[in-house]
Amino acid sequence: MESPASDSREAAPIAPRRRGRPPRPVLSRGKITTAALAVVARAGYPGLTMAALARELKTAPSALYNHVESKDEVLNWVQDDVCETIDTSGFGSDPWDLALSRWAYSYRAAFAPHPPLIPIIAVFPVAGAPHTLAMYERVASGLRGGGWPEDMVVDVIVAVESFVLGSAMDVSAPEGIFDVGERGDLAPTFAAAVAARPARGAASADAAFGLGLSALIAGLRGTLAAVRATRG
Amino acid sequence: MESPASDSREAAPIAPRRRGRPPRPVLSRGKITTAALAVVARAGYPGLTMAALARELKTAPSALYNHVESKDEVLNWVQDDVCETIDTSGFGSDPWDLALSRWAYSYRAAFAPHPPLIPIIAVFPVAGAPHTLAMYERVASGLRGGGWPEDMVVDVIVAVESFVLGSAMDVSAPEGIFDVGERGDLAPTFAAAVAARPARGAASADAAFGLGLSALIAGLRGTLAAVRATRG
DNA sequence: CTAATAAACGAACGTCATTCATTTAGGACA
DNA sequence: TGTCCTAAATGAATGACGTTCGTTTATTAG
Repeated sequence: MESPASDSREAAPIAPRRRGRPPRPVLSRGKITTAALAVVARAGYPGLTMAALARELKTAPSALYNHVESKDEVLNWVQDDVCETIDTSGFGSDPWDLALSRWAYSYRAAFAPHPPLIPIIAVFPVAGAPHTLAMYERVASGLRGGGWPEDMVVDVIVAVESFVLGSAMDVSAPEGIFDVGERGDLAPTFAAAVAARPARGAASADAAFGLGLSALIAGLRGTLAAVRATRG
Repeated sequence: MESPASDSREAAPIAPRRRGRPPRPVLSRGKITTAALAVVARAGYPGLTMAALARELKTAPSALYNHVESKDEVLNWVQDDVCETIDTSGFGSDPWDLALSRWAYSYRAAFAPHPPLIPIIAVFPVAGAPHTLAMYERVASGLRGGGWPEDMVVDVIVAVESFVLGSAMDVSAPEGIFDVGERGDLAPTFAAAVAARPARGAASADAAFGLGLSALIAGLRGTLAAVRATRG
């Protein structure tokens, strides 16, 4: 039910007659997260099993369950860790639209190497992910400072984040994902458009992301202007 | 290696001295896909196991493997089936931006009930998904007809699709996903923004999607105007 | 009737995450 | 010092899975 390494609401209400060793955890959330990232770096996500994680930490798989609720919890920890690497430094110094753009690029770059985490972060409650929450706070502050009304801030964040996460999934797509096979005659316009694309591979995903993000943020600029004109 | 029900390159080069029954398949791609959707409707995606699918079809799990490469192939079939339900009727009649908006709404609505398929469609080659390919063809035609240059069509599609799929993931998020827990003091601006949101639950995901899609398409209108002005 | 073949069958197998009863070890208290 | 408490570690076992394999069944052409 509770994870001992990250629990702060155990303030011992009545003088606890506890004997025995004080908690000197050998395994902790931090160590497990780091080990999980090491396994992923070496063997990828298919290689991230509880057995492999235990091996990395030099314990038995079952020993992990003294410190972790489930494998899903490990993934949530990793996800929160990845969020810490996202650059939010633009907010507070740059204009909101520029900062938002930098944030989006950094966000996509952070999650592109971690496709299995993308559906997780999209759905995981922020209350359980402190670094993620801290990131949202910085973004929200930047948007408020840029003039966005309070009741629209979350929607703007969610919209941009949705685009970012959708785009991050694309990065791991195989090279010829849009190559029409033998049925080229069934989709001539699309096939021609695919052939006419200048970029190939990961660069083409980058191009689509750049195009979409520019458009999205330009559109948001217009939305903000309209809202401010209306509301005074 | 090949799935007998969807293979068209087996033209019997030399007169095949084949005796015995001609292929009268009892199980087919269509039946398996329908059964899979039935299982999903009844038991959700966790309930979609090869055993449950076989039970639905009144066979043994191992019998499925005479008609299906793997469970992943089943999921790809289901994904392609879901794509068939997406509305592309706006292209060809309405202006491109309106048609794109209708397509996006329908696309999100189609995949919102199928979260596990979202990472799949984002990455699966179109050559293996005929209905998906047909959809892209209609969208590409509509964009070309709307004046988009050939080499930008795919990027526009990918950008909108990324936003749609990212937003579709949000739909299945739990109700209070943005509720800051006990650590409200660490994220006061964000917490206030969350509290100021007018909508709750699924409606709030809808609001963010609407805001983002409007902005994205408005931005694309601007992009197209700029491109046409530049290129002549 | 016979041969050929797609399909079905059921009993495995291997890989997982997870559980459980038991043991280990180190500090707290007498 | 020695006893006791407790977190941590252990290793075997469990139960879902997806998937494979050797064999049998059913159907039809010759």
